[in-house]
Amino acid sequence: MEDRTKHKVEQLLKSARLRRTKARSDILGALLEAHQPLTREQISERIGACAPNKVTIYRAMETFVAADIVHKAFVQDRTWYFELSHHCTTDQCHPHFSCTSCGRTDCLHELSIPMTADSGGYIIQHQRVQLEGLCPKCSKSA
Amino acid sequence: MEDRTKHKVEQLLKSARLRRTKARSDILGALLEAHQPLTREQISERIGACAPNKVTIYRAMETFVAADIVHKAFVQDRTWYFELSHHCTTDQCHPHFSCTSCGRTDCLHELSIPMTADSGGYIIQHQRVQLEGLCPKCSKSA
DNA sequence: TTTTTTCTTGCAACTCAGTTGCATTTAAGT
DNA sequence: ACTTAAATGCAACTGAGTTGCAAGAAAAAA
Ligand SMILES: [Zn+2]
Ligand SMILES: [Zn+2]
Ligand SMILES: [Zn+2]
Ligand SMILES: [Zn+2]
Repeated sequence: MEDRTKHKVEQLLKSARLRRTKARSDILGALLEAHQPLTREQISERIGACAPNKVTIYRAMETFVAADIVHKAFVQDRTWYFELSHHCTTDQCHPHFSCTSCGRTDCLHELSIPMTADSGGYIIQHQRVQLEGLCPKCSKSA
Repeated sequence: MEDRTKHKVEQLLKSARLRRTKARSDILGALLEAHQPLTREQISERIGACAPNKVTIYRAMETFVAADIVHKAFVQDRTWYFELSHHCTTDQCHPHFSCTSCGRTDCLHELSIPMTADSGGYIIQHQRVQLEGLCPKCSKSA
């Protein structure tokens, strides 16, 4: 893990008032350096041989989500993808696009969806937008 | 199952060129009369004692989704909710709102989300919008 | 620093929605 | 009625995520 990453991780944990442990640092480090949403298993793989137990990772994610430093971004094949929430506000997250051809999923940070459903009395606290179709690469080669 | 429902079910299967079987009719009937997304288990409950095997229901849903007469609306607690797709076009579906207080999920048929992501070369074939927050009832009593 | 308290971790066993293989039944075309 | 391709039921399986509990590690107190 790079020094810059290490520093950011420390800051994240400190500002969230969470205990600094090796497991949590490694997990946040993996997410920081990935620059994309990861499954629990992908987190393990990125940390490598000394990765924490899967239960520990799931419980860490739960803690991080409660502290609002991690989002459950989307579900694919019954498994959750997690990502750092530093690119979203609490209620306004970015859409995720999954390519039906090559299978990869991109974060569309630049695309924002206007949310105005309070008309009917609904109070939106969080939005999750999942888009499916062809990514730029696959739509060109088609 | 009401006569009207029976008739609609027959039409749905015929227009999709699918074999008319008791299992499929019962499943579509349940979805038609529910007027809301249902899980596999809820479908079984609504059909009752003589409901088809759960495997049959899952396989029927797969067939219906391929034939585009049913949508996988959203996931909640790792289980899929299915609904008839007669209120959506293929690429433009309606958002679903889950109340974090009372737990119920509503279809927001009237709310449409403008989708203009093709800017970056993405071709959107389907959208799934999940909203979370307080429903009208819960936001009033809060 | 040492002690005490509180939170975190690992392990094993479990849960449960959804899937797979295969034998049997049923719808539809002849 | 006969044939064929598709649909169904059952049992066994899969795999992401959870739970209980004992052991270990941070932070707080002494
Ligand atoms: Zn692609
Ligand atoms: Zn993202
Ligand atoms: Zn509510
Ligand atoms: Zn709906």
